[in-house]
Amino acid sequence: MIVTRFAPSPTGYLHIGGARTALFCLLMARHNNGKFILRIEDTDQKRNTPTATQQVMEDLKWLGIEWDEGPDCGGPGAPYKQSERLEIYDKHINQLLDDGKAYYCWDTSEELAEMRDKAQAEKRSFIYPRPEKFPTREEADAAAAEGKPVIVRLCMPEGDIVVKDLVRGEVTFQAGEFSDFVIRKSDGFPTYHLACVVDDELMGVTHIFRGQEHLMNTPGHQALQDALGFSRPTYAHMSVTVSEGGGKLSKRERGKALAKAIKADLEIDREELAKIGEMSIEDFDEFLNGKITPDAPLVTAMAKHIELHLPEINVVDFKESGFLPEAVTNFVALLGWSSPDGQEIMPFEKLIENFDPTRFNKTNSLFDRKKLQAFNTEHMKMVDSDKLLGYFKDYLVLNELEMGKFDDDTLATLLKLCEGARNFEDVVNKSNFIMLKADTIEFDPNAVKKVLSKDGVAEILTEVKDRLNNLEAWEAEPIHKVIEVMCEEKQLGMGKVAQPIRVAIAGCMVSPAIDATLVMLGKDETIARIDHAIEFVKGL
RNA sequence: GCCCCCUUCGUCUAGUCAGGCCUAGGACACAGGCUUUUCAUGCCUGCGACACGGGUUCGAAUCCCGUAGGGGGUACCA
Repeated sequence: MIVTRFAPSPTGYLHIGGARTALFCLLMARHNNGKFILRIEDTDQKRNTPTATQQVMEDLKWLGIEWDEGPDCGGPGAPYKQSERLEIYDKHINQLLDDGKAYYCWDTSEELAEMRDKAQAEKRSFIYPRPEKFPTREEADAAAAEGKPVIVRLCMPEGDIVVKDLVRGEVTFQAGEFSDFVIRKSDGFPTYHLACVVDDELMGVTHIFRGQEHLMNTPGHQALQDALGFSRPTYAHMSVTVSEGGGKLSKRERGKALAKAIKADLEIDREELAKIGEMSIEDFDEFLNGKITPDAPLVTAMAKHIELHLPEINVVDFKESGFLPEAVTNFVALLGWSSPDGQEIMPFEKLIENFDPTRFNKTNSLFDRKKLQAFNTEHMKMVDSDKLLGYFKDYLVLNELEMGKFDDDTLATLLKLCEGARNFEDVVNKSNFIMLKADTIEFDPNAVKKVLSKDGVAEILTEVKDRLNNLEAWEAEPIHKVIEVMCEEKQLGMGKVAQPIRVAIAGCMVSPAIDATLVMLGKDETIARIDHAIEFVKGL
């Protein structure tokens, strides 16, 4: 059976690159009726953040990426948090030690740095000088008692190492390039390398899909597998998604964009913004100079305050921007991978059906938000209306929008009226008319200039109001008929009548179709708004 | 510095492993047009690429070598 795994370290929100890796692992498992495992790699105590695991799981679920085994649901390979598996790792490390395949050492970081500098000065790779005779356990214990940083290193083998990779073919690493690397840190925790290799074996992982940044680790992992008598999984080192400035898509991207915008705008009240970012004014300056980065939600809050649109990096950012998970997964799947049939827009099931691990490409890709928008537009039309309503409500709640107070029927109608919208942000913008009050509508200056200030608008509005007032059945068709008839009689284009109505009831030039909008508003509200607009026009 | 990977329209890519079917196909973006009561949607047209230099071959986007550019790694991070 094919078993894949996604193994994030809980250092913050799940970012889009991680989501892509997770997606491919899931696709591989589902396409082959295999198993997909979620494992938390929390062996670095300094970097872990307490809520990250929960957040990552939530983000994966939102995307529709569900695991068969994991920290929340357990499974035959439990536990699925590496910090809870320390004894297992120790057992394997001790075995390597006993077999003479690993050894203790306790160089200080200064000593190590010196050796590295020397290697670089001599224009060669740094190779840790393996001692002729390995220290005994007693000697290591004694050193530790003296406060020395005692660690364990694995003996790397002699010859060339070939990594067979689904994406890159056979990659050969020359003998003599390998340094004995650390498998247990001085705090007693295993390194990522050891924990990862042991867990993949014990959990029966058959296929490892990961970013190309791990390619250089693989010879070491293979050496570990050989030393421990493990089987060799199939590797695929995928291309990565890079940011527009070049380089890996990083979590700091949003902070950087925000700092840049703040620095560019001298009008901004920095003190107030620092308060929103929960920082002292000194820290705020540090932040602007790129020295520190506040937590993601604070960055978002500050950006919102100055009405800045930040590039989406974390999965939650996309959720907050009003994208559909189906669109995000579909789009991200097409970064570095292509469907055998050439199809691009696909529902999740089709992604699974079409998945083929031989169709990864080798080149890094840039994230194109505009194309995501196009995908989102398609998926808005594809998902069924109940599901869409659910997503819409989540979006409204997440953004704390007042529109969320409306009942399901109203929201569903709004969604229907806004068919063709690119994302939920568009839906909200277009639906703004429903949030207004007849006597407090403020008219968009641009709309005033282009529509309300034109000659004869007051007369047109008065006329159409009277005609609407006389209408018995307040439904789309008769309303449409009223406007149509009036246009014919007055020899006017539809726009000449419909646009003033639109501005009158929405305050701006954007709204859904006029007849449907009026139906939603109801007769009284419509008349009241038109009256208000007539007063306004007369006052111009 | 050292090691590894990559290079097709502005962007994502097909085609490269098995050289001719490629005067290089699609998608997004962009420009123009049509539809439309607004914004969108929808439809049509256009623009637009094999990084460079050498080979191999009857024939190269495809194979080989070199150059340049980009990315990654070089931790007691993962």
